[in-house]
Amino acid sequence: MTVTSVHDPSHREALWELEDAFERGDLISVFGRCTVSYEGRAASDLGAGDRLLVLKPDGAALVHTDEGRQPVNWQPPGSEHRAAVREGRLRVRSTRSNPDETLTVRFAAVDQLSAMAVTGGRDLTLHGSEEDLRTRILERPDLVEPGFEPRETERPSSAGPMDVFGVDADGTPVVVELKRRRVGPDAVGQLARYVRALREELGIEANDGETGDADSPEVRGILVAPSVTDRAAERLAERGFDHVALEPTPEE
Amino acid sequence: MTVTSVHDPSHREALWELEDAFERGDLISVFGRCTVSYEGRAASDLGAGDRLLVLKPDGAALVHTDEGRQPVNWQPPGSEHRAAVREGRLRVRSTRSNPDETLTVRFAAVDQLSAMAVTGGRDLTLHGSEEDLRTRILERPDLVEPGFEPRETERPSSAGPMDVFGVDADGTPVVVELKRRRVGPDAVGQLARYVRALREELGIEANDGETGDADSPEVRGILVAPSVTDRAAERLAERGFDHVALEPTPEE
DNA sequence: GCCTCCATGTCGGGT
DNA sequence: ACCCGACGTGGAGGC
Repeated sequence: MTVTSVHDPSHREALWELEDAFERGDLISVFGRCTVSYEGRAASDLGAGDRLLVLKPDGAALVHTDEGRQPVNWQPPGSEHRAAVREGRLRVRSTRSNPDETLTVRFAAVDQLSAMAVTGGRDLTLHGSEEDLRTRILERPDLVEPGFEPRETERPSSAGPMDVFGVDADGTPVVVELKRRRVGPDAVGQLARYVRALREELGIEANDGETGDADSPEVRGILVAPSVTDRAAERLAERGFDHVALEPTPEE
Repeated sequence: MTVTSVHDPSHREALWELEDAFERGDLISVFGRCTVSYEGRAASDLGAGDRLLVLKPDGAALVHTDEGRQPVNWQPPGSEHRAAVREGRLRVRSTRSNPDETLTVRFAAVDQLSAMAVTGGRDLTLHGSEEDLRTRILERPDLVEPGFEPRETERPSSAGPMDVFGVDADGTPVVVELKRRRVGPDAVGQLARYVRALREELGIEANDGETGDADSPEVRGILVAPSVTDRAAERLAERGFDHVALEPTPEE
């Protein structure tokens, strides 16, 4: 692995290094005082300040300040980077189409430019996702409730694929919606759409707990999540749905 | 503005520079071959590879590969960075509590380390957000429909604050939901929650287009967005809601 | 601190 | 290409 690095380059030197780095497909880091403007899905302007510009060979561009996890400005992967010296300043511009978007960074001064060819190690293993939660439930259906029997995952419906479809101890159809973390009312709405779709499909009268009788729904809805907000709990109760408190991975 | 920069430092040199940079409150960029592990809300491991580590004085840590807008691993602002040499390798660890999370980056080799004190220019101006759309509608309510009269923004309800509340030409209450871009079914669900909440509040019979009569709802719902997906359009029709095609900023 | 919702969300998978 | 939903979503604002 080789790193190219220049300190306090002139704009023209910086331009050369950038163009070489683009050519090599390097991952690039630029420190300097700059202004940033963006035009595309929205539009923004950012006054002069010291920032870190990261340029990736896949077309991604990130402008970072000293604060925040998020870049203050950026361009998604698939964009094309170009550099030029305009009006005595280094201008880096990243553009893409569909949608048409342009990010322009104008440097008053470049303090440090580094570029590195990066290789290997894209194999991230992640544990604790919603898929882990699904796996956990399929292996131990009793964690949902005794007698629960999963029949299908990603079962299609007119409202989209439901996470887990199954039957309870009484043989009543059950739609299970999985969330890896504490959830709000939106998840209940999602579950409700699946239940409604399944009721329609099975020719069962709608029964949403408001106009009908919530005590004997012919299709049950269960929300599996570590916890739910108060408002979500209300909506679960309205609809006659159940909540099962479960983490994506067993507590250690 | 001063930049500190070292090329191919030993682990111990890198450690000194890092600790100085932490002390100064610098924005730091480190190129090198490393492994990354995370434990907290979830858990992940990433094998050896060349990456860019960004450390911010506010506690944010970002590990970037050559691809993607998102860091492959990260730590949110508010974390604490520490560095050490362990087993002959530079180890950078960023931790926070609530929730307890730890990000550990172990460098087999550091190729380039730069640090800069950054100042100024946090004044980002953004146009084209949902707020712009709201402003646009409040200034020209006829863009929603002739005779529409906004009464309140962020009007509270049991389902949360609705974007715009008003009345139409007939004096019928209207809930307006704003979206800055093309929307799917989730936005319709959100609108439906507000409309339902308002109907309950006003003591009007629920009328969701399935069990009742969608032709004369006593509370109307209007979704203002540039466009809607087919499924969203279906759900709008089911509920008896309207869609108004409008961009957050006027077409140029 | 919890809750709610916006975001230039990003990203991956399906059709 | 669009649609859809998950994400260690992040971030702001209210209570």
